[in-house]
Amino acid sequence: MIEAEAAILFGALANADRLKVIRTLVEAGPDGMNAGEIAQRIGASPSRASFHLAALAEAKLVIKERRSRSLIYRVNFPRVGGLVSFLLEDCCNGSPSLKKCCNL
Amino acid sequence: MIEAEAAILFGALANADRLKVIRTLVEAGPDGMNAGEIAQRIGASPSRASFHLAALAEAKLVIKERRSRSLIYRVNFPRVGGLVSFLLEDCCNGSPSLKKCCNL
DNA sequence: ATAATATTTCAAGAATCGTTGAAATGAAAG
DNA sequence: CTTTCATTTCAACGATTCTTGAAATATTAT
Repeated sequence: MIEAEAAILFGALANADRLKVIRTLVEAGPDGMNAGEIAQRIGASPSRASFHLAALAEAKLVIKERRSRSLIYRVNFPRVGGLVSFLLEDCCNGSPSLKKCCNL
Repeated sequence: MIEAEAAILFGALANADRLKVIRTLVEAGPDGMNAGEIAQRIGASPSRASFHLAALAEAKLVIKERRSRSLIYRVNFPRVGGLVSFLLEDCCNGSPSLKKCCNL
């Protein structure tokens, strides 16, 4: 991943509501969760949740799929993992000092 | 680390120039590098580099110290590591799926 | 076709961020 | 104490992001 792309992904994570969405979707597991329930869980209005979900989907950090009337969202683990790898390996050169700091 | 703080740190990384700074400082190692040389390495004007360095220092992702006329900067590995841990453990619940995606 | 449900889109305004070049600050040398 | 060097600060502007509530869209059921 190149810096410009990583910067966009970090920007997508630079919001507490969106981090709550990620956490909520990780807990929801592979079945995902629909937009309305996500909004309730993170304590946001439908339109605010939709705005944040769109930002995460645009960054491909979550995947969106329609199931009947609902739109369900799931975490895109390879994408999140790619960002972690960028930070650890590309940006920080695989630094052992850094890895020790996150117990890796 | 709480979500609000992590969001601020992700925001500090949400810029290609600032990611270049981090990479440059990791390569520079424990001795750090002064502001002028950082500016040259990342191809930014002194004032732009100063702006980005201030953002990183404000987030405590880098540490600033005066050495004679120069201000030298170093990466704050525990802080960067804390953010990686937040993402892997707190936000993503230590998900094994995610860890596989970044070869951990 | 009409109604009900789930979600997104839109407009408007506030807030924050990024860039530029000029001026100001801090530290050291002559 | 004046000059020089290194860096930051500032003002101004444009660009982007966030929030709110109302309106629009898509899907399903009657």
